[in-house]
Amino acid sequence: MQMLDGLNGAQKAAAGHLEGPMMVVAGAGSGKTRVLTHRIAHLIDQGVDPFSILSLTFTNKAAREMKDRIGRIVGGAEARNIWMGTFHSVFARILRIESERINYPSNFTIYDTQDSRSVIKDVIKGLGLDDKLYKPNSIHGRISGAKNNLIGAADYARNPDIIGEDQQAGRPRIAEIYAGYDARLQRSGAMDFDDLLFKTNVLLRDFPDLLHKYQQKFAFILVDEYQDTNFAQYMIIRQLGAARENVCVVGDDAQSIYSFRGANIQNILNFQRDYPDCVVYKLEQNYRSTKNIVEAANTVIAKNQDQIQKDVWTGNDDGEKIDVHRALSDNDEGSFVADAILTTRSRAQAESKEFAILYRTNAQSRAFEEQLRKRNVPYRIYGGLSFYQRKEIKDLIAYFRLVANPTDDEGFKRVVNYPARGIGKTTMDRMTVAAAQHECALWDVLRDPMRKPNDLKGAAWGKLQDFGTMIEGFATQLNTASAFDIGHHIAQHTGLLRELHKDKTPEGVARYENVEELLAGMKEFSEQEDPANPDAVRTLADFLIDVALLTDADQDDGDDNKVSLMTIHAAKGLEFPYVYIVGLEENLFPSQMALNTREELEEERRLFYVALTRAERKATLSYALTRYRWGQLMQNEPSRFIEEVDEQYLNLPVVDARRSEPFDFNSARSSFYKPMPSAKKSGTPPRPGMRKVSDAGASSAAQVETQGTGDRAGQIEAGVEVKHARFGKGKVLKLEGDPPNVKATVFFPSAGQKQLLLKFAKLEIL
DNA sequence: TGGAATGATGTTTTT
DNA sequence: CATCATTCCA
Repeated sequence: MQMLDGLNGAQKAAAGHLEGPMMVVAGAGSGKTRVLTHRIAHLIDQGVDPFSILSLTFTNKAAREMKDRIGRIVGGAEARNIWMGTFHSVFARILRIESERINYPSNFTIYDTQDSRSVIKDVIKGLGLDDKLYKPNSIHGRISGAKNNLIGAADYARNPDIIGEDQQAGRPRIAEIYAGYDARLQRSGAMDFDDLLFKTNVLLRDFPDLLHKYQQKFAFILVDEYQDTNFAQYMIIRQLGAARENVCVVGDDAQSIYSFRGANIQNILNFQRDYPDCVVYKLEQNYRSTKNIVEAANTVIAKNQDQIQKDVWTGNDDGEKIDVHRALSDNDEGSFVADAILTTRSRAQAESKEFAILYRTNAQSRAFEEQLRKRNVPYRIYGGLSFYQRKEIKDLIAYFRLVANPTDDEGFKRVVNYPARGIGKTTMDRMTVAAAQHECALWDVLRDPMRKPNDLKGAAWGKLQDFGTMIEGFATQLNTASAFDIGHHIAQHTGLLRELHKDKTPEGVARYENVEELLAGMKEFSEQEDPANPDAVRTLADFLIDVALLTDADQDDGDDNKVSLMTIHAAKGLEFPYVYIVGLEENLFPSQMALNTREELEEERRLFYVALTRAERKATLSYALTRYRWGQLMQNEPSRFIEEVDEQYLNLPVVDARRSEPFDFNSARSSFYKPMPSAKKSGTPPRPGMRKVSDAGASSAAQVETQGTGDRAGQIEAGVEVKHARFGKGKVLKLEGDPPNVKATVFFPSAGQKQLLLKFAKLEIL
């Protein structure tokens, strides 16, 4: 049993489990990845064919790391053959093989969120609906939610509950948009992210021979981060696992943080119901963090109602208490953290890569970025706009997509006139109309003389034909050339490289270099072999599947010694010796959007739990009293989560947030800390975070001039003298409306009477 | 047709 | 404040 050496009792039992359903409930830092890797290694050691093991992870990076680790135990050749990846990437691959069953080309395009939104926008316009009411963003969310619950467009339209909800919301025609959107995707030979799961389910549901085939193929199934699977994913597992029941899921309900994406903790409970024989293993010993951190995290998560009882403990040292720091502003917070990293780095002889700064929203990264740069501390930001989202990269990839699948309308629109080749808006409008008329892709209009719009004149039509011929020319090498060869050829012959080269500004040069980097990545890709198909050339179409599902976190960080900046969501599964959890303010963390129900708040709390348990040696919490948001200065109260940590684990700030002026934690707290309504949204929830005028006193709060956000409307009232950037001094006559849409009528001697929305007008109180 | 200037609009988290 | 989209002008 050497495969199981070095594991503790519980880990060994779980990793040694051979056949039959099993579930591992694993506390943070308890070595669940170790269990997974050792179990797979053990299976292979016992003679299981790696090709018959399906292992699903949450990120590509996790898959890669796990493969590496298994490779180190059983050898790379074996490890390479495991079907290991994210749900999306594994099933995209399978969909490609089986695509003709559902009337898709095997080179179907995977639309990203932007593409989806753009299609939805078009459909809304096409139906003559108001995009103020039917906001593409939220419609997309609605459709995505439906797909994640395996509700197709037709089901959606005939589901009385859903239709009722939509009518209630005054948006009865979402079902039509959904249908139109799906039709457009089909026409373009495209799938969105959710389709990768949805269509896989269709495949397994409608084609018993396929279901049988994959049930036989995947004799062993393992799922990591099971608490974050949604219904569509749950059903795939259930279907594939039904024949042999060799299903192993690993997860921690306390770390479920993706319910906004349809993840459902219920899946853990369902699992036990579906497989009554399932053996449950609990991993409760934490090897990662100090006793202080583990116990602090425990006290916080204990406040959640929904949870599986667990007793996470550690044999590690007590370690240092958790520092809490109060900053005056977001920039101040940035310099505090940067300074603290500098100090710790020299005092504890730590390296930059041992530090992480974790925040709730990507937008918070800036202050830290600036301050770290100032101090020459190397850092890397994860998330935000990734490499693959940059314009120049997306442009080139759009060409690739079009070559692989010319009916990809979004790709077509993106590059038909870039670099400029005189195909303008009017021309494209006419093309679009023709495509809608014939219910076909733009490309089909282009290549079928019967569909040529009458109003397209010779010159414009000629240019379009040239474009089409060029794309077709590239396509001839699609299946023979390597991804790199054809990619390089395309970059050159479309004039894209030349276009970028013209720009000599630093940004322009960077763009050129980015494209070079993409091509270098393609070269590397082309040289690796595909385990499922070792002799085949790795084509552009192969590359596209990978690239569509790659995220920023997947870019290899090499052995870079840098401070990591990322959202807490992105930090899931990672660990760092020193962790700074920043922006711990009411309305930011917990997010303002998550204060409506107990369930939402509990998810925020789990998020905080995840953040805290990333830390190995030392955690630091910080919050800022003021922060720019939407370009406006906002005042904040410290997050309730700080208070939820038992005080014995904390080093409160030197200026004690709980005792001293100007900030009295307790009294501030009691004034706004309201019990949570347990369900249902209640119109506009009472706004927490408002400081009572009486305890503002003459101290810090007053010097932060209100910038006239609705939130601060309490201070602006009738009779007050104010100053406006453009109109100068004036006097408030009256206020009306509810926050955040308070409207003020103000008389300005210089400009007369004006009506201003406090949200927008920057009024300074005099 | 293309580019620059101006105005609306939006921030949670991600495959 | 930033990005995006639309509009306006050459």
